[in-house]
Amino acid sequence: MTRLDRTPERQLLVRRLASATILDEAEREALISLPMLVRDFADGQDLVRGGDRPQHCCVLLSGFACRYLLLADGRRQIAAFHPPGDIPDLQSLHLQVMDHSVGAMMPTVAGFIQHEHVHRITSQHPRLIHAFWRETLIDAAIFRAWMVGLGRRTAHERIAHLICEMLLRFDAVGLAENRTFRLPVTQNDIADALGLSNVHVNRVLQDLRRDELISWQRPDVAILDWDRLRDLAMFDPAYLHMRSLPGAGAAEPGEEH
Amino acid sequence: MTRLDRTPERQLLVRRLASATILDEAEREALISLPMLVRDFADGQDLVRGGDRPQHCCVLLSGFACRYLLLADGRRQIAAFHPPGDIPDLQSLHLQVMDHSVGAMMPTVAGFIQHEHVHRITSQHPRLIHAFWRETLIDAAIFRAWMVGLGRRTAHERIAHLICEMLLRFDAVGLAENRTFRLPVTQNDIADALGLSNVHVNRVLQDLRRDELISWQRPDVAILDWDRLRDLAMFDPAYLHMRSLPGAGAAEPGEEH
DNA sequence: CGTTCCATTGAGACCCATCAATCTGTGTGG
DNA sequence: CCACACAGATTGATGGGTCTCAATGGAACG
Repeated sequence: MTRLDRTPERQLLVRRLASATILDEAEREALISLPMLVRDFADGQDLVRGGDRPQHCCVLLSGFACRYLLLADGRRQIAAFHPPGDIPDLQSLHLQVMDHSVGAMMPTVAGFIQHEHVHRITSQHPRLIHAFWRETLIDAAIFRAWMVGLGRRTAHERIAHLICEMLLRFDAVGLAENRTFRLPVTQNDIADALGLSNVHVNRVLQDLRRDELISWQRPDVAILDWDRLRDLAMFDPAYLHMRSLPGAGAAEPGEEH
Repeated sequence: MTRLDRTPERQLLVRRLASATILDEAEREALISLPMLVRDFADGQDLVRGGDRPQHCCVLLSGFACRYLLLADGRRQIAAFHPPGDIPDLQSLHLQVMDHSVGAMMPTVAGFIQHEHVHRITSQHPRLIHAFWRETLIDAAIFRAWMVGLGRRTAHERIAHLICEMLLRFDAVGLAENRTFRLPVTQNDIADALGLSNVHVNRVLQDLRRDELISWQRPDVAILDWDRLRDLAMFDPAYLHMRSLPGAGAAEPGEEH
């Protein structure tokens, strides 16, 4: 648990923040050096629980996590998926009580950073406070985009849209290649994210595969026809507020959007 | 447009922020004195448009607004309702391009504050940056709560939940009394907020009235049986992250939650 | 090789959408 | 003060997208 171990994984955090905000060398260095306690989580284990009053934020170093809410009778809504590099509970900096849980969807490594260390780094590097704030705002923008899906898109459009979004987000941290990425979620998880039943997700996925829009051999998702998938989803990446549009892992450079 | 006009309306902003964050006298004074350009909007008019790159934030001084997203074919999703006192586009501080629009749902007065003035006040009163950040985080928490509704609640539960939430939010700025408040929205708007059709909203509202849970004579909503409505909605106000639980306008003091 | 998790398939039902009238209240102009 | 327009609420009929229940299949794992 020394401060500088896991440097490669820590770079994902920098890469992630830099995809949304310009960072100078001192800021990158400060981020890399953040003291963090590294912990492993098994598939299905919670990193943070609703009702908790965390004193730290967690950075995903590897693996995959989601944020979810439960109703009393067990109905579950997944509110967000988080590839490595994300800080799923950054909000706990200013909201004392967690109103949802963060769960690992595969074996996952997370770094826990005391809130006081975040406050220290933002007072030493004032622009970082805006970078972190901005992260939470992008978070909210993605919630809004998901709300449109939940409220107004058909099942086919929802699933297509989710796949488009995940490609860009994996690509932003260098975890997509050839429009292919590892999405370690079950059809049941997709259902809980998109407000559908697992049975219906299964049937829609079959449609998308039959139409050769995607292939999905767990956990590898490949987008076979980006243009048609994007059109079906009516996908407009503006809500992700990325500084630059996707590189080789997503769309070819120079492609129209 | 002098700086100190509309003081009563400006107090709503302070009241709103203070419902979530403790403010001292200097901070309140600084908020009240924020230079703002006051503008009137007609019912249906947009305060901010998706695609805009605003240089200011807007405070609702009176009226009612919503944030909405449109799909290419006209489908609309309302992502948030905003009673007076709210700053619906606070995110524009750090996200350059609006990914949605803000529209007035009745004749509305809004105060526009240049971003630079917000930055100035937060550097003079550093705790205010946390208050504003916190506002955007609560915003996101409400999005998550709506996502649960859109994805996993029945139509009856969604509508009941929305009414519970609006009562508490109106009450927080002193605009509810006797569990009654003015909600100037059409059934069509409710439908677009909750992912339903206007016809179905109409039928569900009839059920809720028949069961004497609420009365709704536009624009006045009265909650007739808080306990049953809360139970139907499975409403837990934790996600609103209010400092104190509702006063006389909402639940009686001392009532269990 | 039983267990377990997950994907798949079929049948039937239902919630809710869609379409299309009709009704009601409000405001407007003559 | 009436005729008219208009927005929004209401009602009925019909259909479809999606859910639920239930069973089967396949792959990984100890």
